[in-house]
Amino acid sequence: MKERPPQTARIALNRPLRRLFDYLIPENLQLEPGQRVNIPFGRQSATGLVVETGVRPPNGITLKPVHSVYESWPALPNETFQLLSWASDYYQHPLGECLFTALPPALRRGRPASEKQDTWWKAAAGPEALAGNAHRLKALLAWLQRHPHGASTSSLTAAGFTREHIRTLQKRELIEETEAVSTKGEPGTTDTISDHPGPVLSPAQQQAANQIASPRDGFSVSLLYGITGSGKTELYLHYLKQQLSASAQALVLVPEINLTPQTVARFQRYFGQRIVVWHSALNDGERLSTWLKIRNGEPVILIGTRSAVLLPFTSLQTIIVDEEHDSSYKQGEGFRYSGRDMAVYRAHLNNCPVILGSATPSLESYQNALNGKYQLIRLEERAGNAKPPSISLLDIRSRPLEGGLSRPTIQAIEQCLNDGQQALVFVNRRGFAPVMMCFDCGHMVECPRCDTRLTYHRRDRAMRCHHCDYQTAATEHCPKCQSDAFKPVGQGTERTEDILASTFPDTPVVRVDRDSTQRKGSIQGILKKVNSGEPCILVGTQMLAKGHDFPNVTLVVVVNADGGLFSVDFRAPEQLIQTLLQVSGRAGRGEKSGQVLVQTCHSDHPILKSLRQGHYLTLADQLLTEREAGGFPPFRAMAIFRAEADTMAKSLELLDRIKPQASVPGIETWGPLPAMIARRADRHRAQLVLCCDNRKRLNHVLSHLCQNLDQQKLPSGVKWMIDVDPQETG
DNA sequence: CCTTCGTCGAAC
DNA sequence: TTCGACGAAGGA
Repeated sequence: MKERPPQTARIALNRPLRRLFDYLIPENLQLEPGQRVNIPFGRQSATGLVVETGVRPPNGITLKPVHSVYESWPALPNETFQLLSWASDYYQHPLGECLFTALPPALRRGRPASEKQDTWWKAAAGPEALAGNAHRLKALLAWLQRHPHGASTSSLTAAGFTREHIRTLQKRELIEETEAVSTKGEPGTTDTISDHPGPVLSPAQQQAANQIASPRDGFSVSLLYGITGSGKTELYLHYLKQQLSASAQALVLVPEINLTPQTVARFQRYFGQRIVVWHSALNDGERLSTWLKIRNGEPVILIGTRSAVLLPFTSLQTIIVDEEHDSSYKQGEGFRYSGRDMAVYRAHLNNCPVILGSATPSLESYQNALNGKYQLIRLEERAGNAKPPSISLLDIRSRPLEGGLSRPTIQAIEQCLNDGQQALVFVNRRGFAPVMMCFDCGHMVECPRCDTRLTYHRRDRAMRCHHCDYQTAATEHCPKCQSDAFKPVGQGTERTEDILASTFPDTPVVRVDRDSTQRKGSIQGILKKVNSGEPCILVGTQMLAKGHDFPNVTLVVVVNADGGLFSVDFRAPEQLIQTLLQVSGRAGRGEKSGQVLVQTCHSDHPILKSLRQGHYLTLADQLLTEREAGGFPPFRAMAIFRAEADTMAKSLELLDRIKPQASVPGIETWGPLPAMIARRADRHRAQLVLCCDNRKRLNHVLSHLCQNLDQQKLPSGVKWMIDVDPQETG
């Protein structure tokens, strides 16, 4: 008998290494790509993912054998594996780290791919069995007495009891384990598929719905341009109701901020338990459980943020990307992928349709629609009786301002409140004021670790850096010269809230930003209050502009629109228009028509002038012309080489070294230049921008650069990273 | 002379 | 990334 050559496997690890490691497969194991294995690595053992089998290992290395295999099935099914391999190459990020981002934390750490079972408890005695003031323990026993079938550990902890409470009672034999009461139906069936019929569409919506491709027709990209208030969500619901097979999976991507209980409830009304969510607030157990559902092919409709596109779907039939222009789809660090772009590639791999929806489509997607790669579907009528809001510019150059608000603005708010309606005031910065300045010595309080000013948070009497975690107590006097002419400069949400509260003492003023929603735990209460319909004023940041429905808001005020007008970032005009139109879209969603007041010092600026017409695609056409003239995306591919070190000289030096290697025909380089915020958390950052007509060529050059850099040794403390299709050029 | 801290290179 | 090896700096 001939001896077979030893079987080998190439394995990826969750390490920032642009290389894989080869292992021997023991006789009794069968391995295929995507499988999760335990391997010896250096002195430790690690979790790895099989990339390839039957490889010929490099010479001069003695292979170690794989320790064990976690599952007999691949943790990453073929299509998910391919998606991530593609992304690793496209975004120039190490394959191992890419693959591992598709595993829930528990599986990354080598835990078993099964849910921890929840222990069930029943009372063995009543609360009277406990003496004295053991209130919580008594309450727990009382709770269990009210649940004669018992309750699970997780339901008890959710009710505010701790594992310690449970353990104590178990030790005293006052509670005992019991059989779990299954709340689920038969395995394999989805519990309660709601038989709610789909939503009733308006003629305009119906017409748009008719244009959306069916899953039966394979891969296609539909760009759904639906103005704010046109009812895109109803269209999605209708589409899923009509087109999604009972046994298939669907993915609905939403921006971070949009995954509110309202959104989910709306989907649940039509699809009941079939709706499953995925977002950053899930804990490890929830992540594992949802991941397993998807991996097992349960026919769920998953609503999730960016990373949901990496889940191991096995019977995905369609993808929807809502608010596809939203910049939160692009990951800003580490594996810098775009959830939207990966969704399109995933649909392609899967030969299924993807719908990109937005009232303000990204120029990338719009250009793809213009050149025929995507199908453009227009929905330019507001649902119900709602009319589009009227936008007016208010030049504040020579007007006195009170807390950033002009006289006419205050009058408009007053009028709105007198009419019994609600107003929304949009301010682009949180905190009280973005700068504290001394009017005697000119000193401005800066972050000691970044090249930024500290933001004054009056509520917390704190000075905070919005770019690192630095914070100090606020002072009354100038920290440099002790003068008391030390004053806030500029507008933040807190300050606007204050001025409105004192101007309109009888009207509730509600602030919505990261600070206020974090503290109150949830935006829920705020929305409830606002949706009750009584007159009130909402003050807030971007958060307000994203997706929430405020049917009683008829006036929207933009306190200052000028931030994005003269920015060096080539995306700034696009983002300005998108934000302004999105926030404008909050006005007049109900019966009453809406009004938008934009305060600006540049009312003659062409962007703002054309904004008044309010037609996004016309504006997008103009912006595309500018992008083409400047050689910017989407007309050329762009990537940024970023470097950071303990000195700027080191960062610039590294990029200077890279530049000649990148300067090949067809590639244009800009820089190296210090980043917009040159120092952040004591790291000095610089960047080199690469542009190329040909995406493939750019990708090849980047690959070569990476390979070279991996071999060279760099001065200590210098780090480099690549950002493909950067969202922020600063 | 020994401990501590930082830097460097390997990991299959 | 994570670990150990190695060498310089610092203490009693």
